[in-house]
Amino acid sequence: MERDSSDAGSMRAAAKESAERPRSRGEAKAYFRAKLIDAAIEAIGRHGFSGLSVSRLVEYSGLARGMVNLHFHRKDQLLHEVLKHLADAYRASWQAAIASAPGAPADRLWALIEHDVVRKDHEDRTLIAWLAFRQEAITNPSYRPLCDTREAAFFATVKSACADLIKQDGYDIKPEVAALGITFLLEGLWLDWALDPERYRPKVGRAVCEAHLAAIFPKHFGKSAKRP
Amino acid sequence: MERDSSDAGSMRAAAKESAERPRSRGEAKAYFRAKLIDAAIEAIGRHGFSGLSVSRLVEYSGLARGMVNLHFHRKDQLLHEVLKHLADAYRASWQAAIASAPGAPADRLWALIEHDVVRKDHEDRTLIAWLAFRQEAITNPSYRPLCDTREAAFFATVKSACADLIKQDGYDIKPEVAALGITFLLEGLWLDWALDPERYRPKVGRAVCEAHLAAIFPKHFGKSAKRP
DNA sequence: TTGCGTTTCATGAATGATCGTTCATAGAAT
DNA sequence: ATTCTATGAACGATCATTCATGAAACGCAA
Repeated sequence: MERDSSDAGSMRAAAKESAERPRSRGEAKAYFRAKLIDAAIEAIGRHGFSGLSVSRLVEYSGLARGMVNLHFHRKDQLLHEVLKHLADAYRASWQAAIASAPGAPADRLWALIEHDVVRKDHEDRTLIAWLAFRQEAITNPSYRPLCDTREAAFFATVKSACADLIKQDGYDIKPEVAALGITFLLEGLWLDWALDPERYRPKVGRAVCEAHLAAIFPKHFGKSAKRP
Repeated sequence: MERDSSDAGSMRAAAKESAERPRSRGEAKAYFRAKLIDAAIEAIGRHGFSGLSVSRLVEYSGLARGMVNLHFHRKDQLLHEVLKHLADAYRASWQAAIASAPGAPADRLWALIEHDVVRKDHEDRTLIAWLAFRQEAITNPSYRPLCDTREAAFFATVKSACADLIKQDGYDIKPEVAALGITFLLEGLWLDWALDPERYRPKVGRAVCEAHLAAIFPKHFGKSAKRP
């Protein structure tokens, strides 16, 4: 039923044993919570959502068995905070990508896409865990608000950028439809990456998105309008 | 950790108790195997991949506990045959959709997309289970060949249709890229549907795909070329 | 066809492993 | 001295799987 328990434990433990455990009570709490959340992401990334057990958390975190319930009361709550952690990290990441782009809507849109395509600064396990939560949200709605395909903040940003472009050049498409298209495309891209990271080529991912944008918003992303 | 056990058992059992159990040995075998596979799809659709236990199979199938191991040796093998069942059903379904469309590549392509958008003849649980396997394939590669985003038969069909269109009208896009775009789009569409079936509107899904195609292959799917 | 020995199937109680959680205890920070 | 933290053995529940038992379908002789 379950393959690949392998090395894991000791290896990861050694790799993460860098920072010394804080001595003061307040800092220790944050330190341990973070360590458990990291361990959870690692475990989900390696073994899937169903492969996350308390024993695995112990294995990957190097902490004692009771820590999960001490710091999160129940495993269920740890999971919700893991998701929150992932959602926050992802939001901060794409918002930073947008912020560093020039103000034009086309540039913002492209920055968003480039951010998702190259996945720089993102650990692999993170996206896999993120996708695992998204899948779990199908049968456990309590996860939905944070990892919906149409999660409010992200979708609103894409949609408003699309609306700006449409208003600028009178494209014949509704902002909602344009935004959904882009979102779905990125969704498929992630999944494709996760299923086989070796196979994935940022260049191809970028080409797919570029083709889509160039086709939908030719005046902004077409051959004439050169991209950085 | 786990919500919604509710009615399920009795209700489903009553609903499925239509066909009488065959008396001959050969037919009985097929009958029970099918019943277990159905129960597995139902269970995964309701509770997710991790929610599929032998107890759940017993609950949904109404069969005895030993049946899983009698007919499939191990739960693991049942799962692989469930996936095979889903893959076969999906392939048969989209191939039928293509077969009933006129021979032109644009028509074949649209038939494929319309098929995925409206999801007629597809039970909800089926797609959810299918997505669950796809997610599971990320951490369990043995599932990958059958439910890859770029599964050979499907992707090749899309790609060749794209190649035909490109050759016909000299579009400036590679078949591979065009096919990936369409595939990713459908992938995102499915996930969006699964996350909230109530919210999903075939009309919107269709509009998203139509916009993409019209933009990429304007001569075939643009405003001038009317769709059925 | 009927009767009968053989073979195969269906059942569910029992098993050991693992699940998430609890809690008495020892230790450290305040 | 007091309060909070960390530990891991122990617990009951549930997991997948096994297997002794009884029933049913089968092949064949009469």
